[in-house]
Amino acid sequence: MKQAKISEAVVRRLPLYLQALNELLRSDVQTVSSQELGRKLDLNPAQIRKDLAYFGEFGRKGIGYDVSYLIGKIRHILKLDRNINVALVGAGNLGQALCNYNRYSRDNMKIVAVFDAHPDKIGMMINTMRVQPMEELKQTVEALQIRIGIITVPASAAQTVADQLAEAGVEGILNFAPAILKVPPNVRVHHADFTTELLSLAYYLERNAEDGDDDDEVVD
Amino acid sequence: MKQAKISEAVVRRLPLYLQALNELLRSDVQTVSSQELGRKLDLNPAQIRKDLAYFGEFGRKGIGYDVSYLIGKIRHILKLDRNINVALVGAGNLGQALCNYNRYSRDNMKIVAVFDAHPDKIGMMINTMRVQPMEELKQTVEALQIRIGIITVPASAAQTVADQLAEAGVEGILNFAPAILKVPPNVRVHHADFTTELLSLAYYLERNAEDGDDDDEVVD
DNA sequence: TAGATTGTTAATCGATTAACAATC
DNA sequence: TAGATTGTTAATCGATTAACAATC
Repeated sequence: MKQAKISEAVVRRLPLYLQALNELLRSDVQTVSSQELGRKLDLNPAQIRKDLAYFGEFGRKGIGYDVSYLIGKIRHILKLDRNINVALVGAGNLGQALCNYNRYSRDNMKIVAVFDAHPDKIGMMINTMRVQPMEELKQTVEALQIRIGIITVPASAAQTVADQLAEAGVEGILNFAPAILKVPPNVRVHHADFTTELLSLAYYLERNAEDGDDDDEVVD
Repeated sequence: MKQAKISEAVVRRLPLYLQALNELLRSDVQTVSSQELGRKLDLNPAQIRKDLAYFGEFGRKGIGYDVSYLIGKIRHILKLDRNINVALVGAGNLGQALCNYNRYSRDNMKIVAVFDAHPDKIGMMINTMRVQPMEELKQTVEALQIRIGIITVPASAAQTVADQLAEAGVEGILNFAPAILKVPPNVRVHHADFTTELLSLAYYLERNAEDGDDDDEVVD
């Protein structure tokens, strides 16, 4: 019974821990307490300890956590101790930026193939990759053992691409398009559309002074 | 007492509702029930009704919600019924992609200025915008009444840029850099670093067969 | 040893879901 | 009217935080 009932909230914090720990490693810090880590990440220390304890006993009482040891453990938990090949579909501005970015490569994730449906994109070079037509998706996914697909096409095309990726056999999809995707239960979708974050940010702006209506007032 | 105690989870769903409603509007659908909306968004209908009820009575019993009326209401709640000017800092690949994207412009949000610290970027044209040096940030924010800043610089520079944006007077920051920012309490930061989503996606991949150790087993 | 910090249980808090009277 | 669906209260569920014994 492997990794039963670990909540998504916990899993989503693990990359954050990794990020902070890598920073500490670069500063040659050997050991860190849940309190220090909590201060860095704006999280409750008890929560950090509890999260980690789901997976094992990684710390030492009275001491804290060994930074590089914990990095290794979290990388293992997230399955980042193996190379994971990624395909990107949609060679537009955003897609190209993500290919060039490739910061996650140090985490063993790498975009190894790029696809686009548009004839004028096909054949174009991004880094060392040639933009391939959608017809080559399935065979490439199999040949390169690609396990994750990134979608950077317009919302109107996102569902079709998701279907093609699922059919090609990827296990996970990172979706940048503002669309809710329907996929088979064996495929997991994570949403990366930042317009949600941008629009919800507007909610917290001050209303301008001249706009004094009370439509959205809440009395309790 | 305006908009007291509305939880972040609720606010974050509002842009999703907007997205689905806009789709319905394009399909000339007049009216929608919480059930239909829930099906489209994979959400519980009761949750949708409850979310909306925080802000007013927008539906009609036995009928549902008028699509374009509800769009107007949510846009008002999110303060998207006024133009909101945005500045972007970091004219790299990602920054350029976001400037060109500008899909959110139909939501009255618009990137109106681009900044970069690097001399070889300054003066470059993105769409109709000239990349400006950081020295011009404050005066431009004031002149154009910019209220939100987008950070697309490397993690190492993110905190400095956040300080400069806060000092220039923005009310909100959308941060794409993998870094936790410390800002004054009057500034709100939303996180848009997709590496978190990508790395947590790896957790849900199948372990390869040959990798049979039980380190992260959970017994309960 | 005394001080610090973990792992873990119990308490609290908040968010989601179910249920249903009101009503179109 | 009968059927549908809202707004809202109550019940449930889950996640966060506090507290503390164990121990380095």
